[in-house]
Amino acid sequence: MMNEDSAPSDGGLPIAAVERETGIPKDLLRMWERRYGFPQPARDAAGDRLYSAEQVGKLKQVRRLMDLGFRPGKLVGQSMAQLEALAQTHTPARVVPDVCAGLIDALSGHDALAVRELLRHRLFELGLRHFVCDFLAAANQLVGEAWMRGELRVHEEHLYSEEVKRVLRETLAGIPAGPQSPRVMLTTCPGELHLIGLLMVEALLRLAGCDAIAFGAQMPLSDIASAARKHRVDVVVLSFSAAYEASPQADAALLDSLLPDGVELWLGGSGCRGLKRLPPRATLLTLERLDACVSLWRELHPPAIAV
Amino acid sequence: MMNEDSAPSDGGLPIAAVERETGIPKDLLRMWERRYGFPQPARDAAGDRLYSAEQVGKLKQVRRLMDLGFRPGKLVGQSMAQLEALAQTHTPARVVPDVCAGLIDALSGHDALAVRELLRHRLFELGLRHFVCDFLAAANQLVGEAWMRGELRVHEEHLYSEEVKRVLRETLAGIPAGPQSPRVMLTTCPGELHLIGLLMVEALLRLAGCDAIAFGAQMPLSDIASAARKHRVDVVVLSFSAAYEASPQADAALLDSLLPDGVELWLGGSGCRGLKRLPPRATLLTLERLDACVSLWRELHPPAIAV
DNA sequence: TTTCATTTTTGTACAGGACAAACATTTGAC
DNA sequence: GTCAAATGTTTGTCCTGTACAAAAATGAAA
Repeated sequence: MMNEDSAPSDGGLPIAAVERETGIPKDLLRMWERRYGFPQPARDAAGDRLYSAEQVGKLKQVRRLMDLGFRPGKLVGQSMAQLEALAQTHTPARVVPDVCAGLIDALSGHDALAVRELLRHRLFELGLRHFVCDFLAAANQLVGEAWMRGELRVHEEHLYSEEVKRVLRETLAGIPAGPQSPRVMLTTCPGELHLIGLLMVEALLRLAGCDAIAFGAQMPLSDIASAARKHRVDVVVLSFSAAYEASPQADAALLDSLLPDGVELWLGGSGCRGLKRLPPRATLLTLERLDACVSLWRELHPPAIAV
Repeated sequence: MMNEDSAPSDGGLPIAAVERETGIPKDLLRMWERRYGFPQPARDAAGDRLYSAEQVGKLKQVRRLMDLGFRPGKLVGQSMAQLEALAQTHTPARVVPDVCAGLIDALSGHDALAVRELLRHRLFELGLRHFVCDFLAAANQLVGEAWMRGELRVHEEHLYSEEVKRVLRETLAGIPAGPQSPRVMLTTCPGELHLIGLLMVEALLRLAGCDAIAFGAQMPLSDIASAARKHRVDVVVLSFSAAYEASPQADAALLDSLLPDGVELWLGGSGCRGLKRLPPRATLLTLERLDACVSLWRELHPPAIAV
């Protein structure tokens, strides 16, 4: 165990380590070797596979491209350079916004304090709304892409999200949930662990004076429905990251049948870009559109005279 | 995927689901079946294994006992009742502390607000120190055990930790890092995602007036060392949960060689209970002992007159 | 265009054999 | 009697090769 982790300097990584590194199951690694001839790892004295760093790198690249929709059969045959070119082509060549300058550096320096200070500085400079809509939106994408490209490691991506959550939470603690309608409940579906998007929406809703109630992540759909009923919310906000495994579509459809009448469903996050055939009560949310959504809701639901 | 998770009502769980549920690798499940005759799952039309709920339950119980040091050969032959008796004997028969009353109920009700309010109420009632040392310590163990026993589901356990983190962070935001020595840096090793323990220690350190710097989770050891140097910390605190896969022992040994002279290493969390042969600079930390550790450090390091 | 059926690709499961690391036990020296 | 080395067992992981079903692509018909 020690050997495996601390001495990748030797011949190579055993198959279990490669599974952890790349997320590709052992069985599948062996299958690819037989079917495509790649990877073709060296063997140790006992005949066990030892994957070289290059092979692991290519495997990671292949997996990244598979996440983009490519099939393995088309990928494994290509050289690393070709794969990188492919990745280039299919990664929207975005200009790094000025606001994000220094972020990647701070992250790869593993300096939590520097990251936090950078975030706080931007927050102070831009104000909460622009911090969320301009800075964080760009930064999330930047970090996500860097991670996909293999330029950031897990713990660096983790550092980013931890610090963003920390700063957002600290800030939110200072803005109490407003008394105004609509009353909004925020959560994610089971399997969806990413909370940043949710916190961003929460911040904007608070700024708009809404009565935003943040539930944690991963609520079973039936519980979302019952909580919506119990807390008499007007809107349920769900966030789906790009990494969400299940189908936001299916979740929306199921929730549609579970939620009480009159409750709206707002779906946000990169995981539900381009969704179609949503139930009528569901709306796609973007950060830009959020204020408009709230205004629209208020127009359609004028405060009752009595009550 | 959907089927697998949402319809455990049918014949049983496939082997991959059992691996996830129990943490026992597929290969090992098949090996046990061959060697010990347990578990002997049913088969579906295609000949694939389908494990019954009872089998999965027994597997979980076996794994729990293995974590306590038993060997599988002695366990698999026994009946569930015998296993439970064994577990009883070797689980310090803890009474559910009064402070934790209602927590499990709130969690299984999936009511994030109720959980949060319960936590806040306890925090207010007990004060931060007792909240951390008495309530959270007990609650963590309670939740951990309930999860091991299969009484809580992933998202319920997740709800707990999210809410605890939220409350602790909100509270910590109100207590700035003290100016006093020692200057302490908090983090976890790569692979260790659990942050609650770290936040608890951070809270106690802040109360003691220490200059506690919380880094996020998962710092590579070499980065810990360089950050310690850069920030001139006096003490590095590492937290290991019981779920930590690698060896805290090895981590400590490696860090020992990397850290600058004079920097102490405090190790805490259930993952390092009963560690032996630690390097001399390493100390085992418990919540109870923390204040004593700080005082001891201060005695041994009287503030310099100049500087 | 959309919808359905067919073929290809891809992932996961199986069996049974081998071996080495972890653990337990015995033996021998001090 | 205590410690340490040698021996024997138990246990986990990896190997080969095969089979099959779910998913994706393709092509035909509406």
